[in-house]
Amino acid sequence: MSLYLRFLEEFEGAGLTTVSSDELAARGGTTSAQVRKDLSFFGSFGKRGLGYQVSELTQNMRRILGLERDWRVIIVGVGKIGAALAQYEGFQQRGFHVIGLYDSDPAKIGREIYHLPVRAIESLAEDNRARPVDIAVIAVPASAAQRVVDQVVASGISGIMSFAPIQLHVPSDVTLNTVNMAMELERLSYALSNRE
Amino acid sequence: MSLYLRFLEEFEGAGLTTVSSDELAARGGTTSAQVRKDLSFFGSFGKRGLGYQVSELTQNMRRILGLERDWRVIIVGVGKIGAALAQYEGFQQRGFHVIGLYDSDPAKIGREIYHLPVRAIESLAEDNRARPVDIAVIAVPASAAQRVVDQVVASGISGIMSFAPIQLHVPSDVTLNTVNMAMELERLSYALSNRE
DNA sequence: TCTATCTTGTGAATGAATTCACAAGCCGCG
DNA sequence: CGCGGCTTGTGAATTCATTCACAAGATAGA
Repeated sequence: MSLYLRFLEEFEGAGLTTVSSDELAARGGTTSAQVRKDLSFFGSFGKRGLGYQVSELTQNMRRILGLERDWRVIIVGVGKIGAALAQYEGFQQRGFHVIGLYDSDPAKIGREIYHLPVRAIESLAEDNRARPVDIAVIAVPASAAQRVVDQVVASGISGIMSFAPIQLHVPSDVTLNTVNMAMELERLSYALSNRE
Repeated sequence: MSLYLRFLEEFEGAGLTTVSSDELAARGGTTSAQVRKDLSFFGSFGKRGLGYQVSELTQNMRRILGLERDWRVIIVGVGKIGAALAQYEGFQQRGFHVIGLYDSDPAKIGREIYHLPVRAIESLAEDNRARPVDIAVIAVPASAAQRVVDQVVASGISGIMSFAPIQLHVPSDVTLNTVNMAMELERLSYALSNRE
């Protein structure tokens, strides 16, 4: 789904005004039937004989993906990865606004990183009441991750994006998405080892 | 597959010497039949009535995933993300050794980051002949990514791990794995928007 | 040795996802 | 207005993945 949006933006950038399922399929390395099935799950966006209006479909995809609104994001763990994420423009561009940084290291608390003060994780619950957070990005070491996630959940935040290389457990009303770089490397290792 | 290895290491750490497909399934939130099917694809590692020998299965998984050997890795693009990856211990721990850093910014070339000199991307082909590289990690802006990938491929490197938020194209004899954080955020956005 | 109890490995059955194939609709042109 | 050329949307057919269910070992204890 995200992929289709990406392709649509490409096509839009190229000045195309309409696009067919065939073109989208070719771009994504799939079949036109697949594209139509995927899209039709959410509604009927195309015109027979013509294809899809790029601008209209783009807008619909944005709405479906929840990208029309802004999301308030905090980053927990201001190590190298957390700091890198804090200043990653890609976030802001798509409406993900970093409004807070948290850490447990007393040496870091109080310092400013990219115009945002680093706060103690203990103040998260209170901060969240004052200014609710939509998504917490977890960028702490594996050994601390589950504890931090528990604190985040206890603070009332219900969207979590984790970069910790372990499987985390959250209540069913909390949405968790994990990017596990260790596993991605292993996937590559497997692919490289097993090509004839 | 990677997941199983992770669980096995947990069980090993807990001192267990054998494990059943049921236990692995419980740990991973799947079914025992699924676990057995997955494993049996690669061979017959268990003993009926007993289960799997943890150490033996761990070793087999490592072999299957190609983790018994060391991998020589370079990082192309020493921005915030590239620098963060360069010093990420998780890489070294699993046998992924960062042996070189590359960038196109003259201000960065020649500087040392975590004991490794940053070199010009132009010297990559030559360096690779002197000391072959297994995997190139791409951590450059989206706008430069395809060009950099082409250079990497032209240098003779055939394993690529990309963090650029775009779809890259490589010849079929090159293995590419992409971690697209923009898409992961969108996935989370979608999940958050569409829960009742 | 024989029996009771486990747990694997794997065909068979079920369920899910993809692909096929085509009627229904839209546009442009004569 | 009617016809021909396109492309969507969607049931039907097919392929792929998961789950079921059980025979084939393996062990432990009597």
